[in-house]
Amino acid sequence: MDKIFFHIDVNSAYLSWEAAYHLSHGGDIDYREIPSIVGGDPTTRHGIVLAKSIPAKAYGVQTGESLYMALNKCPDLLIIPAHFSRYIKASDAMVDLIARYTDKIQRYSIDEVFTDMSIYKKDYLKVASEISKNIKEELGFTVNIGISENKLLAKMASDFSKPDKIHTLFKDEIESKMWPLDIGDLFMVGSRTSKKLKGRGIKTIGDLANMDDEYIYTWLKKPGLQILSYARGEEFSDVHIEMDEIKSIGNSTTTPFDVTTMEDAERFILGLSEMVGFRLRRENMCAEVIRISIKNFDFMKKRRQIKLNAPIYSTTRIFEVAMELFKEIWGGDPIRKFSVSVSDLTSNEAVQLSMFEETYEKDKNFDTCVDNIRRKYGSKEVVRSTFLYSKIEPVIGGVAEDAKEYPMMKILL
DNA sequence: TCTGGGGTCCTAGGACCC
DNA sequence: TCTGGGGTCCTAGGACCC
Repeated sequence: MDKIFFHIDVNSAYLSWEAAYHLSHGGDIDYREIPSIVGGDPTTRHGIVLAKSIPAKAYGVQTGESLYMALNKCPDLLIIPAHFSRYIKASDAMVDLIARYTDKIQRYSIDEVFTDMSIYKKDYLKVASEISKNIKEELGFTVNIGISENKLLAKMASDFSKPDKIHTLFKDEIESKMWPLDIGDLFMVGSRTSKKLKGRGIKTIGDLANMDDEYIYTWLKKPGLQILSYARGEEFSDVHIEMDEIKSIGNSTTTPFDVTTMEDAERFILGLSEMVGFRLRRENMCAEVIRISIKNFDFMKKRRQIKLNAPIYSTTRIFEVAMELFKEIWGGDPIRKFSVSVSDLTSNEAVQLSMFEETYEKDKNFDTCVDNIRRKYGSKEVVRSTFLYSKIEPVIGGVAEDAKEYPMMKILL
């Protein structure tokens, strides 16, 4: 056996972190032991289940479904509002703890990490239980640890039975432990692909593993070959310690009411552009592609993007381009969600040199000034006048102000 | 009171060039 | 007056992840 990887996954992350926080602040009930969820606020149309306790799961409550449906299944459900800055702290604390054992850590998402534990060839099980015990005792929440010789199998293993468990899934265990599982349990097989595969009789991971490569490629192209090798347990990537470059930055919001006027649409798009621009400048990046997406009252999606001749980074420019695109796609139907994002990012140093135009210079100084104030005193301190008498937030988007930008995940592990 | 927000990657089709 | 094919860039849309 060449290498050993761990995949460490927080059990019901947001809910566990709320429970740990509550208990450590004098609370007397453990949310994990009653039917409870972390969820959004339905009055602003953010009402979905973000995380659920195991007792809530027993009622059939599912992550991603509306609170309305969840409450139908379990009327006594306790609903806890989300506090993202707490989750970032909890996640950081967990990574610090794991760093006692290795510096080969890849943060895969807020509640998952991969580690290369090849140095613990002899006693990986002991190390795993030590990490799991330390997290429980010091931080107050539990994790699942999956162990294997590649990251894919480690990730599949951590998903077996929960909570607070350690599982191995080495190559010689694939046939017995992974192949009998439902095809939908395989990494990268979502609901659409699962349905497609089952339509042709491929019901388990083992069924897929034994299919013919040509047949799968002709049918499902590149993603098909990807899941085929996953089904066979083939995956070769290393833990990447260094952060990958960011490919895009975007913010979106579901509006508290259906938007029907150009004035309100403008405010939402400006608020989102403010956050996107702020994050872009914080990374010292600029963008060549600007995109707007909207979802209307009956959930139809539309999007439009444009590649510019020159990269930009000012809020005003992002907003102007986004508005042009918006006007091209909006037919006047009521809107419930806006999103503004930028991609084709490059370092802004080269651009600054070529920036001789006066408006750019002005925009830059203005943005820098506003960014500094917002970083120091918060995003509410400087507000464009258009927001003064509206109920719309002047800066819209969910990335915490002090958070570092780090890429969340890749298709390939 | 029904349905979030942050991402990455892939494909298909059209435009354009040689 | 036609016909062709490869390569690249761009956009829209969709699938998946947490």
